[in-house]
Amino acid sequence: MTTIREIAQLCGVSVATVSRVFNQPLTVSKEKREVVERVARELDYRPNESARALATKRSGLIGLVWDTDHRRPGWRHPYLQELLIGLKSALSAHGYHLLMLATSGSAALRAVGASLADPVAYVNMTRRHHLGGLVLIDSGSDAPAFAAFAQSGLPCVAVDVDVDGPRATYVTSDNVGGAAMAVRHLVEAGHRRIATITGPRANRPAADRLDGFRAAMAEAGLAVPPEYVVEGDFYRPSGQSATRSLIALPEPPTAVFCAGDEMAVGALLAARHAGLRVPDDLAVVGFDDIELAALVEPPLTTLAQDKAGIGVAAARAVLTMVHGGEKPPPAFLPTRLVVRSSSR
Amino acid sequence: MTTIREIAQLCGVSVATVSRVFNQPLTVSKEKREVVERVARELDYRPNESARALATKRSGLIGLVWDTDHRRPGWRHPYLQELLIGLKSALSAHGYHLLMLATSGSAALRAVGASLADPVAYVNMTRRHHLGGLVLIDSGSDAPAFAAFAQSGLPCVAVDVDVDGPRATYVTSDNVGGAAMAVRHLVEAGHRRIATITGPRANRPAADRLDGFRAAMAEAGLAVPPEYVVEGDFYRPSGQSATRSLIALPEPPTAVFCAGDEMAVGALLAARHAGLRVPDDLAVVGFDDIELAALVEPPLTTLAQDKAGIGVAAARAVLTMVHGGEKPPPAFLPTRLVVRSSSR
DNA sequence: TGAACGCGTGAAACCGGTTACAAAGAAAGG
DNA sequence: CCTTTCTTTGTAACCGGTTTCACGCGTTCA
Repeated sequence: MTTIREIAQLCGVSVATVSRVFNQPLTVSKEKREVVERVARELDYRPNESARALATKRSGLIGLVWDTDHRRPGWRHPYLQELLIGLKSALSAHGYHLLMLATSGSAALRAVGASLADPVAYVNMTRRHHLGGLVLIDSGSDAPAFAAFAQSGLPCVAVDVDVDGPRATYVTSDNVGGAAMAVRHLVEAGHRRIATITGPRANRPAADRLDGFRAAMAEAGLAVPPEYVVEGDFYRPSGQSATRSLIALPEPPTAVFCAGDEMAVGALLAARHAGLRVPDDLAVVGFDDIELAALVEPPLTTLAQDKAGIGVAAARAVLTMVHGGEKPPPAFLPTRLVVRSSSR
Repeated sequence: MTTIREIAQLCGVSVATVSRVFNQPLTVSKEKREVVERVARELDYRPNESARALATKRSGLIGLVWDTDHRRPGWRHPYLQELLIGLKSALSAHGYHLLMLATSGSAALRAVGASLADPVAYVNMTRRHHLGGLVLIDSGSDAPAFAAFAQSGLPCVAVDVDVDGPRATYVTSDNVGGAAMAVRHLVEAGHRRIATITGPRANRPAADRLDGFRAAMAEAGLAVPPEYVVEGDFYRPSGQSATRSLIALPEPPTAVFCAGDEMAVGALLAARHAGLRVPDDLAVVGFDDIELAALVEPPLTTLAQDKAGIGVAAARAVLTMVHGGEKPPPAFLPTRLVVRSSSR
């Protein structure tokens, strides 16, 4: 490995000059700079990041916290891959790498007496590795842990979880606007009796989608009887049973907006079992645009999230703080209505 | 941040002793060891990983190479999430972290004149960050780049790509055995005219699945006319069009084994469009057991891969080499036949 | 009793960068 | 022409660990 000292010697300059060439090129005279650059290229010089991190206390690494929540074993992130793509490419563009932090079972963590899935353990890793900040990915339901991160004072950005702290913010879709779009779409199609199946109340996106639903209904001058709002849990069975109960109402809705595509698929199944035609007897709109949405019968009208965009926004937010900027306000990325055959 | 020197001073010992307490505890007398450990705990000491990496030239980080191949924009890894879970947890168990390396557009890479998606750039990052080794995830079709990694001499383990090199090996499913299982299942269900839709010939798992298919057909004494073997590309449309052409044959097959679930879903669509009932008119078996497989109509019979297990095996293999062990032979993890309604 | 050995320990060099500070030289101002 | 200021450069300390080497001491063996 070529070092800065070898280059210095070969060029007949000091190590400080060589270092400056790479960090503050303008403070070095043109001649010396060019010599150093040429020699560095010839020797295939690569700065040692460990040494650099040691000296500057900055590592160019952003931590990724993504624990699979043991309380919800079957949980899968609905768009992890796209999220990572966006996150990684935006970080790359600024020369940062993404470090997936070790968690449960880590010998290193055990050695320092850290308990599993412990925010403290992560914060430690952050210190140990000079991480600039953290990106937190929703792993089902560990909001309390996330709050602990947010309070830790180091830059962190959560995805789809509502956190706040001195240097903590979050990124999610414009759930309010998306839900409102769904309602307007249904209203334009002539529906008047529109119900909704929500996600868990404690979940921020779920709550926002309900707010958007209510707002758009009010705007359209439509009433929302309490029995038209049923709480689900984002999983399919809850959508199916909720729809069953909606259908059984004395005055059943003609359309249902589901806060998640999985639940919407459940709604389609319930409708089919009840002998209802979709969309003629019951229109269904979902949220997320998961892969399945286009494949079910009938294909599902839904709100597509800008999945990679959310990753990019998270990267931007964390980098802003890492670079000393103000904590950015929460970002709400626009959603897009994808009209398929389950509504009209 | 507490440092080793502060602890040394407080304990009245040298920094060397403190360092030894954490690295070779047995070489330090019991009394001093306990004092140091107690003080370290009280001061909440955390070793500085940058300093440690600088001194030892080892970082406790494993690089993850996962480029979205620009030549195949829509490409999605069929089981990235589970793979990462397995990978991460196995690495964590040994105190290692996973570093997702920056790629295209990286300012840091541009600064050293590296071209995008360049194996050389990754190898540089490996040197710069003192990475122990690399895990390569198939990103569609960049086998040539993977070969370059494999030749670089640093420990690397590829997932689902057939590489070889001084310290390079790979992990994949038992594709031969899985395909054979699929065939035997169809034969037992009474099928005699069985076709297959393969993946790209250059792809190792695709080739193995074809081999397994052929072997099991021969074993069952069944002929495989050339027109019963159609090459696809793992994407859904290719499965759809391949199935269309199979259906149009003078003597169409009664069952089709698809080398990937996405293509199998395409097969289902083609069958539906042709008015064929699945499985009565055409049985379909896929491979991968992606999430979608259980959700399509009819649910897909497929070969489930041990997705997390593949991640674990990859982690084990790379750690073996990192710790100076022999290059492990390629690992072929068993698959499991999941019988659903698309075959019988 | 003296040589050989092993153990525990500390001093100091080292890993490869960054940066505060001082100094030398060049340019600008009076 | 002398002083002041700016630019460029080098020296050396520093970041926080690890590790080599030598030394002192207590055992063991001949």
